[in-house]
Amino acid sequence: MDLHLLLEAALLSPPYTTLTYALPPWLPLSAWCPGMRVAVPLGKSCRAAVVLGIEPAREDRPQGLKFALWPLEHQPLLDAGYLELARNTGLRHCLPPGRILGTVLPAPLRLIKGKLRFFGDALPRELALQEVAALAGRLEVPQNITAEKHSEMPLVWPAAKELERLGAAWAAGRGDWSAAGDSPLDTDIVSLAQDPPWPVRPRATRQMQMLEYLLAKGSLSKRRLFEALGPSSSATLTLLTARKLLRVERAAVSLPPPPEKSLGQPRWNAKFSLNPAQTAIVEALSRDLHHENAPSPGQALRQARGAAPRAGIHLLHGITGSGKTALYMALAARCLAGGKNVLLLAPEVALALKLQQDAAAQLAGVDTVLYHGYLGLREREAIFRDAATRNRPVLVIGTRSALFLPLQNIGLIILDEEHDSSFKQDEGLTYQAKELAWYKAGQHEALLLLGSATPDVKSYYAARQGRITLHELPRRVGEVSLPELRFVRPGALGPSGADVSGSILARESLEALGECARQGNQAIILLNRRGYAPFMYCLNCRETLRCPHCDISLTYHKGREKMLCHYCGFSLSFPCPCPSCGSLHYLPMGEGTEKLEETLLPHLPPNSGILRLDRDSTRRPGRMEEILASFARGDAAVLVGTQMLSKGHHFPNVTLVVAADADLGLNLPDYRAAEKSFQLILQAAGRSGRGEKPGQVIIQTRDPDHYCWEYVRANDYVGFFEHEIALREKRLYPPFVRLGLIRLSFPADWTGGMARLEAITAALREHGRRITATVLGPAPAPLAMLRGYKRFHCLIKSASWLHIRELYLTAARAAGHSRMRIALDPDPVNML
DNA sequence: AGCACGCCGACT
DNA sequence: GTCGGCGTGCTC
Repeated sequence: MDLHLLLEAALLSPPYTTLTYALPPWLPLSAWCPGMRVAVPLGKSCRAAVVLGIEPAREDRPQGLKFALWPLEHQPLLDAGYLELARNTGLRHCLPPGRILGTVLPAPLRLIKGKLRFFGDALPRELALQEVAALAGRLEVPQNITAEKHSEMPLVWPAAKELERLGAAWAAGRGDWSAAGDSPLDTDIVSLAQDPPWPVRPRATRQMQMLEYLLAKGSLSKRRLFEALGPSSSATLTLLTARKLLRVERAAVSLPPPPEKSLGQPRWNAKFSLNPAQTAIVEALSRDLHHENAPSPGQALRQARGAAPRAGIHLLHGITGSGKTALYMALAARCLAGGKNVLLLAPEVALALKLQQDAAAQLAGVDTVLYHGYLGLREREAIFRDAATRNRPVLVIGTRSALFLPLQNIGLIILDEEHDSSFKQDEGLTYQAKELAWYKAGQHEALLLLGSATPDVKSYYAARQGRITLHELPRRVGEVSLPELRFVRPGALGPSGADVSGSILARESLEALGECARQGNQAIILLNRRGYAPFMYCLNCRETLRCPHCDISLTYHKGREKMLCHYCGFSLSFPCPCPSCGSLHYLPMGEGTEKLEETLLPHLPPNSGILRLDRDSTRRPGRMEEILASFARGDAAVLVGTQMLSKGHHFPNVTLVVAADADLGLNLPDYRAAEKSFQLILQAAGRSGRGEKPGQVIIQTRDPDHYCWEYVRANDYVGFFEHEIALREKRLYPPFVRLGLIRLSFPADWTGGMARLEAITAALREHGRRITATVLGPAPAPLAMLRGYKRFHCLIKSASWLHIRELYLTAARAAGHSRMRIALDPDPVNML
């Protein structure tokens, strides 16, 4: 058999390695090309993979290669730039490109459930990949043909003939790949229709089990639900649906809106009026937007290979309410009018939705697509495919995952609220959307615009250094004054405090809230702890209830009558006997949003109403929008919520914002703690007094002398920046050093784990000494145990990413094929 | 992810 | 003694 050409394919499922296959004789060379998804055999299974390249066989080519089986499409899904992005991202994380592609492609594109279909005379209409593999297996001539094996040889020829016939049909366009998953099991999505507590008999365990499961996991396909709860749960589902506790909906595979007939240029509306400051910035940015010469693919690739991108990178520092959104829209409109695509990214889905509404109102005749991680699988797949092939310019609005759409011809990438830590994915593949956007803008020679009222210290530093162009919008649109700030000490103390009956809200805060409600205004309270109480303290044995898998306290959720682990989802029905002494008497300690709601109510005028917005109250799809809309209508005087509240939403009637525990962030083991607190509070303050009425902000802190508050008080971003950057330089933190976090974990029951950990870190320290990089740790991770795994961190400080990757590889080698899990997080944001 | 192998408990 | 549970390990 002639094997002149080899195919490099990146597996889209574990082990994610890049493997070499022989191009099969039954398909022409032209049927294969880089960026295409293909089916390859692996062991006894078939897998989806992406072709990275097709190369001539070298002399020392490995023997006994298998044939790649079949392409899964006729045109490649991904272009060269996209593959380059996957390779580069993999390199930074010391992961194979398949691992990157396997996480960023929508699930239906990376799994192979389906059939090959052929059309035309005398052909089998459908063929499973396993059958192709079986036919292909018979083509391979055994190395040593024994007498017994010889009898099998005649089979070779019919198999070859059959494959050739099918190959010819494929090459003639008379074949395709049809993915499975159109069964109602996959497309019917089950979700909750009512919040707990549900009107179900307490002994109806199957029903409770299903409801609880959906509450924990969110909406699921029927298949996933039945897999988890057994096929017999079908009857339960029917019952609960009939009682309107659950809803079953066909997953909307709504493709992006069909192109409108109105050709011509996209217009922007007349209400689109910018003030002189905004106009000046749009004009300045537009100059970078319109490259006269569109880059050739070759240029894009050269850029991708590491040359500094020559595209413009801009930072827009505009205070809350200064009209950044209108500016984004104007710029997007110009880019689209020039025939290029625009990516507009927000840190969270809710903000992306809001941007979409703004776009719908302000940009007429523009194709808009929303993309984020909470879309259904089929929907994601449809948008992904559409992005790869579309030619009409489109405005994509989404969260960080939208950067991985295979969109070509991008002219502009905007990251709104660029300081937000949600742009960093912090579990699984820990990528930083900002860096990716930077890289992608370089590839496409696109303009990158980072916008924020409180820019990331690193971004602002880059602007100071002249690596980014800085634009300022220092005034609010209209004549709205900035809110008045007050600092007070929180009310009830923590676990050691005596005053457990009181509220975390200080007397001043309670009075202000009452006054606010009496005047018919609205208030927002921020408390970043959901549930009723973060600790349950046993009055008999003085232990608190802990999660058996994560070893952290369980949070009491009063409404759900449950103790929950906020990290792994473990739950206990409450009340329950204390695991160490059997007692049933507990004292709830500390205060979450649920309890705050309860303790606040008596302090408000009658009929004031309190709404709560946190992950518990928003499990049901659409519930968050309901709550926000209800608050905007004025149904309640107070909205209590976690951080998800501090961003973006505009409520004209809000005149008071209370940050109930502003210290919470300051105590985190993170060099960015002060920066995060500063940003959070300034953002939250921006929620107050955006309408006609002046606003007020109360910050509850036990540490009012912290330098962070000084600048909050003066609303002085630049002052804060100067202070913070000086500290970072002195303490040698980014941007003055590169930081890499090696996450190590092993099953808690593995007795050899600690010894292996020691061996790995010894190797790390030894290597670190040689290349003068600092290796800190191993230290138990802030969550020392999670999901039954013991977790440790090693922090590396070094002048270069190269050294950090080298050190990681040393550690990975020392970990070997043991039960130790190891991963590199370059530039960690959230050390938890 | 998928598929096999291997080692333990409950059945004909 | 065999059936079948799922823990562990490998895949060009």
